[in-house]
Amino acid sequence: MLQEKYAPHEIEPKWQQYWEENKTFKVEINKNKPKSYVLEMFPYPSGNLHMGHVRNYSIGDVVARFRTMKGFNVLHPMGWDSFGMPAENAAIKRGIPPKTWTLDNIANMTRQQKSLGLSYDWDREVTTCKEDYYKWTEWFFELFYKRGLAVKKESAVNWCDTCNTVLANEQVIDGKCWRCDNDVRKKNLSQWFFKITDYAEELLKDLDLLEGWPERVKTMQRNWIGRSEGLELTFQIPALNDEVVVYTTRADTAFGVTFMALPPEHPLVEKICENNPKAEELKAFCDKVRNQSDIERTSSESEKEGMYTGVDCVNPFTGRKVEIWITNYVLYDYGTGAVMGVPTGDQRDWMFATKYGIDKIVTLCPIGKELKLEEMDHAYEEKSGMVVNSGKFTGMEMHEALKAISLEAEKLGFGKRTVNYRLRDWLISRQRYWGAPIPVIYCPNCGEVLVPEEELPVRLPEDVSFTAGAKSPLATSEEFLHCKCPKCGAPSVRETDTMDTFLCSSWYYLRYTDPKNAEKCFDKDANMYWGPVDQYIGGIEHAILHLLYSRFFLKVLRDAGLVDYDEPFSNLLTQGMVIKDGAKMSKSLGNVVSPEEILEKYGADTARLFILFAAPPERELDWSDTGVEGSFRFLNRVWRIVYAFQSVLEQKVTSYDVSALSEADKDLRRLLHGTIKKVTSDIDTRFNFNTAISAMMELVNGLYAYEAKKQFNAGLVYEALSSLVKMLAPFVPHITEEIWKGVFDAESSVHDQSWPSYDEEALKVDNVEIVLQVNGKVRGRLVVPAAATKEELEAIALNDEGVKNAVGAATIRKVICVPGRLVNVVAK
RNA sequence: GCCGCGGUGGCGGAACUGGCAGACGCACGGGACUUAAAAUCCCGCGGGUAGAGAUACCCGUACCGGUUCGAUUCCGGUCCGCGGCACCA
Repeated sequence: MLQEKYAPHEIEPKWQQYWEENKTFKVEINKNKPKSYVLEMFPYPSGNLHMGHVRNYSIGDVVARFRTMKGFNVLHPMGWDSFGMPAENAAIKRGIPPKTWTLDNIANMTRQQKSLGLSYDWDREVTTCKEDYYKWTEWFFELFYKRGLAVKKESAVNWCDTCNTVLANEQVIDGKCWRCDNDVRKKNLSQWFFKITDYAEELLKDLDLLEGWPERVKTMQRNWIGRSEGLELTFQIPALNDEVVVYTTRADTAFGVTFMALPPEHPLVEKICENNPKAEELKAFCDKVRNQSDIERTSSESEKEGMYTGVDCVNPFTGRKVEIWITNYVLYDYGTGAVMGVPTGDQRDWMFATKYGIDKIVTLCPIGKELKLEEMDHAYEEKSGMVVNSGKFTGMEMHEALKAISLEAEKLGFGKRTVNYRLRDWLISRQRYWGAPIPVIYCPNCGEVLVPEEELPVRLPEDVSFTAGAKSPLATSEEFLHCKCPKCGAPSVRETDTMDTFLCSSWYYLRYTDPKNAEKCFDKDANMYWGPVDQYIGGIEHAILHLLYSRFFLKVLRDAGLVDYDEPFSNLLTQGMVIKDGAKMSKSLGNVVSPEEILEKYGADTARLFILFAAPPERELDWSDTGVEGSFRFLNRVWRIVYAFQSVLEQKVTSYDVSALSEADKDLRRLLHGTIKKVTSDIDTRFNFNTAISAMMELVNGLYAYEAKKQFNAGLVYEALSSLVKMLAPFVPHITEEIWKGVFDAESSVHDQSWPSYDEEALKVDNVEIVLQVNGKVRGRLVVPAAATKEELEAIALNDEGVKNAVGAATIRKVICVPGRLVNVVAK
């Protein structure tokens, strides 16, 4: 029995408790069923869920529940990306230990998630800041180390003064820190890196395997990896009895080189300054450039500056003198860190050469046209052209010349074709406390030594100071810092940096497949059953960061024999942001709608329904308070139509004779089966939940119209309403459970039912309305038998008064008939 | 600058393979029920012209052009908005 009014606040907590007690969503390996792994990006426990989370989880929950009803064994887990700066900042600001702050937030957010009625298997929850998890994060560090993929090296790294730590390249956005938005500067430090560049080629190539990923994300990753093919070319420096190597993608312009551009950091600079009359001046210039910020140096708008060193090198092709300049615009960590200057072939070089009066030589012309230097006012940068002034290559088309010149350079021993990437190695050490410790010990005798596996995890100490400036907080714990060398026993010190949190999140999806394993990171068989993730859902902001790191991680684990597939996430859905009044929800704009206030007012089902109905998942979602009201109204309509039919449903008539249906019955049956077909494909193949919901709204409207006629077929009513409730179940799990148990079957759960199927026969109609067009314009409508042939349609159309009038005196040239749709009469 | 995505009523959006543009919902207007309100139900709702009227015709998916019997959909160009990368040699 259903009560008269829909009361979400009574039914929602009741069923949440019921599902939890009955472990309705617990899953185990079952090799008799096809598996599906549905995953939403796990959250950072900031304290409260926001609407973006609600959207993320609502999408994932529909997919997971739908697949379960379709007969899949669905893994749908949740966890916490719980290491990171905010916890530490809270500790500094308010004196709460990071652990306490984090665990309190997790408790609160778990409560909020549970109030949304999400179908997670909570027994698989993982929390990256807990020892049973970070033990394996440390273990993976050792795995990478043993495979030569974790190395400590000195280099100029990104440093954030506010966060007091280094950052990976991916975490510097427009020259600013991704967390605190403050300027990032370069600092020379010895840091730990993961050699992601070793996998650059495969990370690029395998993007082609990811057919289920949005093109946009793949493009971003391709750009980030930034592969280019080129030539390394060696120039002799006779005065120093040394040489300099450049990297170029434009070997076709090699005969036009007139200067060499070096950054102050280039190793040759020191040698050039030795015994150089201009040494003082040069050193001053180098210092000046070094003091420029990254943005000043790397922005394409900033002024290019340089200073001639007085030292020259020699163009290996021509023997021509090439001036060596120190400049502020060459990137010292790309290619070979030195660039050949071809003023006529590159606009930057043109401007530089013009400014400083350096020679220019024309070596490339448009096809069929000679370029004269005195008539040029900018470099020739077109994508086609003919090579001139280039010895035996003169007259060649530029692409042909590029190849020929490269081969010649290799043949003569001063060139080597190479591939370069923009991708840099992943800097993974952080001078912060709240992260997984790097399990390394420094011994005066043995150097770098890994902490033995059986001693893992290296635990985070609690007697630390968070305000030690540039020093890692871990270094302030004497007990943590000092230890004995595992190899020789000599007094040693521990590494005091912790690992980037993106490392923790690069493997969490693997741990869900075997979350409680104390012996191993995860069992290979369990992982082979569940992995890879079939559907991953999250924000676009991770397009490069998390999604690139995870792909890299998995490939290393595959090479180590821990997994047996190549890519972690087969399909990716990137959800759009939730906005309000045209802007991202933010405290400063005062347009934040908190999930809790919506749950309080309408309940979880309404919130979930609205968020899925308002826009397709990939697009931005404009929050509308009146729209939410509309979703609530719809659920009330669902409730009332079931209530109205309750006495019919109680008869438990579950079948009917198709041949005995009235016209109204047939219409309803056709609507029902059409709806099942549409909802199924909208969820399954398109993720268009908004149109799936609108189709169910139309079905409900149809049921109201049917009810108004007061002539019911009990079996059909039963089929229609039970199917409706089942189709709504993934979207609004509470109201449907209440209705299911109250009206259909008190003994089972709607979430254990199988997804309704449709009968193609039921979709067929006897008569269809077709459109009559004359010259493509609608001139009438007509109801005709669905089976009418083209010839019959043509005859009917030409006899139609409206068509006759529209044609008038014109001659009929052609008649186009599309059965079931339209007839178009072409007349002139 | 390069790459990617997008532009449809007052609003969110629909039209899936080229075939009735605006499904579904919101907002708004009118009506029914009610002593009244809420809730609910019914009708209307892109713009224009003509008509008292049901209705008829014209225009309309950012803009210009093309292909086609027929274009929101395909092709070429332009404009605008959003996102990513950006001195990568």
